[in-house]
Amino acid sequence: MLDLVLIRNNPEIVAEKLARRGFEIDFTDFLAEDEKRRALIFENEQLKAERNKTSAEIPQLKRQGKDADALMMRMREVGDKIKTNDEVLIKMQSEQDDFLASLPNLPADDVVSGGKESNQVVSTYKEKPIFDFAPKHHVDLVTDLGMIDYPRGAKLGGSGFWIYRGDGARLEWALLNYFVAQHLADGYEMMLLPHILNYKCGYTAGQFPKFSEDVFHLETKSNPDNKETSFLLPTAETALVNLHRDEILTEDELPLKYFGYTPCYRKEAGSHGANERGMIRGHQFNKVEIFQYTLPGLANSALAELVSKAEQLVKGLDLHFRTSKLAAEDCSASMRKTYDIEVWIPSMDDYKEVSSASDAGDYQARRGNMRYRRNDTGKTDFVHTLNASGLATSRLIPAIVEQNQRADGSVIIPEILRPWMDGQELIKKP
RNA sequence: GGAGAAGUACCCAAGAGGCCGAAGGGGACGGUUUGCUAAACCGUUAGUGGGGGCAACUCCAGCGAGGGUUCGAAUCCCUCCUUCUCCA
Repeated sequence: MLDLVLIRNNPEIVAEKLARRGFEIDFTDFLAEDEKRRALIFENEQLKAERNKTSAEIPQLKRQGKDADALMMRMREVGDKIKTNDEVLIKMQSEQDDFLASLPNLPADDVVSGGKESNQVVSTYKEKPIFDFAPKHHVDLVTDLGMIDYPRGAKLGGSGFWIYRGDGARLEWALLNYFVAQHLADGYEMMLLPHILNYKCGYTAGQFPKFSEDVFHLETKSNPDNKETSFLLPTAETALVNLHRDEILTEDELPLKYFGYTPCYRKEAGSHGANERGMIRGHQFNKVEIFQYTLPGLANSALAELVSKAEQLVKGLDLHFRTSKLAAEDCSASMRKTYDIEVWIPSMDDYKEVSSASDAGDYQARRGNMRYRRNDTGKTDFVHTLNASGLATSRLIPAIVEQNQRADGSVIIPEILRPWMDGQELIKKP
């Protein structure tokens, strides 16, 4: 949610910034409507003031034995007028809210305009592995090694589901444990969250109303004919960003640093083609998400911290990856700045995102009304929210098995994960 | 899933149509006194959001949420949400 006052005072600047992310908008009509709305508020509040005043006079008149019928008759009319005005105002307000909610965040000043092609690689780690044999595709590796069962996953859940089994399940679990251990060591508080969230959560995150189709909605008895259904969370961010919704925090308790492990459920409607066969894109994948609530002035350093944490995790696995700073159009709607950490998948001859670290500024805080009380002024201000995957596993296993494969079809387990696999070093054919 | 009860400020809580933006207590903060790993007394502490005004200031909304009844609702009625207790 953008600041209404900012749009009111600087409509051209806001429009320019939105244009940088490919969002063309003209605020003229919106601001004219806003003007009308405020005029009506003023009129209606005057009526309410009159009603309050008169309503206080009526019992006094009655006590003096005087007749108040005429006043009461007039107040009935005033009351009716107020009611009609209120109805109009509610409609205007909700139209305004809908409009504001549909606007994406403003890109940060240091984010370049343009789409994907303008993303800038800011760092890389290690080199692409060179194989002296014909490297296999991860689907073949994990199938041959009995790590992942695709056919039975599809039998149980349909297309886009798979089953981690045996060493595959243990490797997956080891990854998650490794992440958890790192985040705990860095002083982040661990959260196990509800996987079913209410509509408001999706709204605050910036998921709804625009991207409502991307998630699995659930019918519950409280919302059978209501569009505001509960849904399966698409990322723990959606839950973590709502922890302090409608709260006023103290300045001293910031920054708040959390992480949560959840499966992520996504519709991923449409086909993705043969180049994404395997675990690159599924309806359910595991992810640990790290999250921070910070003071506005500390958001930049917080983002740097999150990026560095995510990078450390991939470095720990000894995988070749790169970090990119996304161009404005490639940042998701809620975010003002995003870094992607992409791991090398040899079979795809491409890098795939394992973490996306973003600064939402006060965009989500406004949507969810999350504030803190400033020590200096005693006034409230919006917190800034930041999130990063730390990490998503479904693309790490392909990277691990492909980058660490050996000529005989076995896979070397990253050293850092071995403590969670009873010291096992190698995954071999069962 | 069934039956009941409750939701008022940081916490507990009064309140049952106008005198309630809301008693009282605890806590917190400020002050005074006596003194000292404190106590007594006095005071402050309804947040917040939204209008109007250059401003001082002023008005409106707000007692879980949303509707309704009424000249007027924390108070009456309806729906929903949440919590608690008992039963399955």
